Amino acid sequence: MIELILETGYELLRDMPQKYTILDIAKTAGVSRGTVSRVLNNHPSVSDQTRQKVLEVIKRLDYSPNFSARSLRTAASNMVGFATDEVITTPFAVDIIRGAQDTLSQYGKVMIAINTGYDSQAMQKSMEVLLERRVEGIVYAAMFHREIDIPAQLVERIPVVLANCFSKDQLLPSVVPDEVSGGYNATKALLDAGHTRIGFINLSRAWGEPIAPLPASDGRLKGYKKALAEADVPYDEDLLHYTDQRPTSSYDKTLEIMQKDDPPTAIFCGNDRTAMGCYNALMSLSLRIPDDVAVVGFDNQSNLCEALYPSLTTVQLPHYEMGQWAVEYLLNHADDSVDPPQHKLNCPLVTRDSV
Amino acid sequence: MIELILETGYELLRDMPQKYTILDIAKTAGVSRGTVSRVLNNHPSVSDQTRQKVLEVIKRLDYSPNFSARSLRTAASNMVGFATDEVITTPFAVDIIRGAQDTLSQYGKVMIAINTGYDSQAMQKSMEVLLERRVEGIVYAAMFHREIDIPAQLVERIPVVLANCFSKDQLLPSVVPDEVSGGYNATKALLDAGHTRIGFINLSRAWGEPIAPLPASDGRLKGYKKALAEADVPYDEDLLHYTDQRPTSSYDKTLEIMQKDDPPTAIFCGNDRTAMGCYNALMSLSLRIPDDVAVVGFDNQSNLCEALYPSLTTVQLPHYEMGQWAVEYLLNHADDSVDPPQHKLNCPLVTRDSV
DNA sequence: TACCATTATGGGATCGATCCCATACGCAAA
DNA sequence: TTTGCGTATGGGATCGATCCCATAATGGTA
Repeated sequence: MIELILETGYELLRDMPQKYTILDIAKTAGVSRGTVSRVLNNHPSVSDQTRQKVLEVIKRLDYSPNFSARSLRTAASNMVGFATDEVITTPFAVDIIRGAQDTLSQYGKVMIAINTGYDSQAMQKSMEVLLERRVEGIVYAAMFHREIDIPAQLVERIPVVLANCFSKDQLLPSVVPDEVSGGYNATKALLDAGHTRIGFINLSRAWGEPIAPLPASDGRLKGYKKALAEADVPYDEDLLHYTDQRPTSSYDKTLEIMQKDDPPTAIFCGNDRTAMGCYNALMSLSLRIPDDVAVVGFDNQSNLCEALYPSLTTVQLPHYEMGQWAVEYLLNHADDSVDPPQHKLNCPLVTRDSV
Repeated sequence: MIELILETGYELLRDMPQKYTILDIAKTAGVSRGTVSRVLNNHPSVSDQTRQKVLEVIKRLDYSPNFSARSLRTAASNMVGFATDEVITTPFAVDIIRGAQDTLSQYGKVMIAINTGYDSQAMQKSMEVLLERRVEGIVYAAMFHREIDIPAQLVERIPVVLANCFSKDQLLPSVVPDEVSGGYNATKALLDAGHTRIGFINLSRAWGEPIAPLPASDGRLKGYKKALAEADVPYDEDLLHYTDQRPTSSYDKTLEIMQKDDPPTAIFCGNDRTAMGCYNALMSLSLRIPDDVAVVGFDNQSNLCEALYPSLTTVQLPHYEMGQWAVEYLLNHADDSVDPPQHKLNCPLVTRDSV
């Protein structure tokens, strides 16, 4: 049978879904199934001669073991589910996926990616798919930092780690950006550059539909205040504004903020898009960046920051690192019976030319 | 492959609490395994009474069938591999993933996502992982439109469809953006608005490392010329410029192009980033958009286009649709013994306020 | 009532690997 | 030579589902 297949070329081979089995290899090499299995799994008690013979046959026949058969017996799926909602506000949030994927492949495991969609029924269905496949756990990632609701039923059945989001009562391990550190780092960079009047155009709570607290907004403000306090610079409420996501909003706010008495010499923007509107407004006022007014953004959307002139100093969200952390925790500590950690990752400053 | 196998340790035993089996369900419901299997697979010849009884037990015990066991017998993995290189120039290219994923879930299948990395050895290894898992096929997606090289050895063993890229001799089915249509649509929009002097700041061939032909650049130029020809507007080589990806490059080129005799009244930019530099240059010349000079971009990077003022009219790359097409073709036509199609998808205009 | 077609159900064989017990072999010590 | 022990190998049992044949139950018709 083996000879037949070899002679007829790959056209036929491709039609045969299962190709060769361990038995084909065993027969061809003149050994038993058990021996081939031992070679495959690097078991010590196989003679070098036999091992070489088997490996040679494996290579020659392009044999690759059937994963389903193996995992049926060993109950090791070597798969992790990666679920996301579909809401993409920051396209760079996909770095979470990359971080998770790279870490998984270090462990020789793979990721099954699914979208949960919006309604919890579709989510339930997606999760069933993952359970059926006996994934070792699930990483649930949100596309922006927020609170989410995972069905309790699911959590009882399989380890779940949250990335860029957290659950209501902090019952699940989660990793999120340390927004406070981000706000602090941005503000401190401006303080260090000698600024003491620092405007802050923060993100609005009204981000599309109403979401209870917006951790990004609250955290960054906290960091802003903390940096000011440390530098003994008084907090001035007049310097704080909120924008919604309409394009002209931050433009208008910047004009407003600059036309007051004692205008700021620096502006910290809640995200890079906001900073872009800010740039336009400053330009229309014939103010130079950073000579007249320094600007710092948030998000580090590289397609935007680097395209601006001068390029935008901003704060980086640790998307890649969140993906890494979530997988590491899932694989190594999912069974720990401790309070689920709520891990926060620093948001470092990315220095460019706007400060 | 052999290296890969050797690396998998022997003691990969992980005790996963293997919930219930089909036999548990059968016993609890007082029926046989076969009957439970029939219920699970919606087989008609099961009495309503029995079916209800079994379903009730399944629900009560939170039973979910073991996928490995099923696919061992049926040889249907219901999985498709999705491989990408890591080079992300346009973050929105992830829409390819979404398109593929959504289509797969319509078929009740899932995606295994992997990064191939840069070197072909790492790629080979990734592919082995997919083969071992008996995926039905592989979608290989590039993050920008280009030619790629898939190992012949792989292609012989499993169906492969390319998205946003193509193979040297067009031996593999592929789906790519119709760059010509994009260039045409952009230029035509400007012609329709009454412009006859249309500058074109095209993408440079020198995109980081040297890549043979840059389909985006060549195609868009072709579309530009085609639209001009159709409108009987002579092609003027003075209006064509190339930028590299340095931030200030398109700024400088715009100044250069506008300071010539008989400057253009409209500029078509090779991508949205280029358009952004163009905006800045026009603003510094005190020219209003679109009143003095109209601008069209390319890519439709929404975080950028909508943040610009006025918002940028641009051309959309059909990322989502490429993902859809690739999966559809893979599932329905992979075995067709015809010349592998090289499918091109239209790049539609997205109208905003800059024309 | 006898007969046949259809529906409903049970259970053995099977998929391709691993696990593990039994056994053959080689070699050193008694 | 015999005994003993570790190494190398073979092959039956097993994982959890599906497939399929055999058989029981049901219902309609002659």
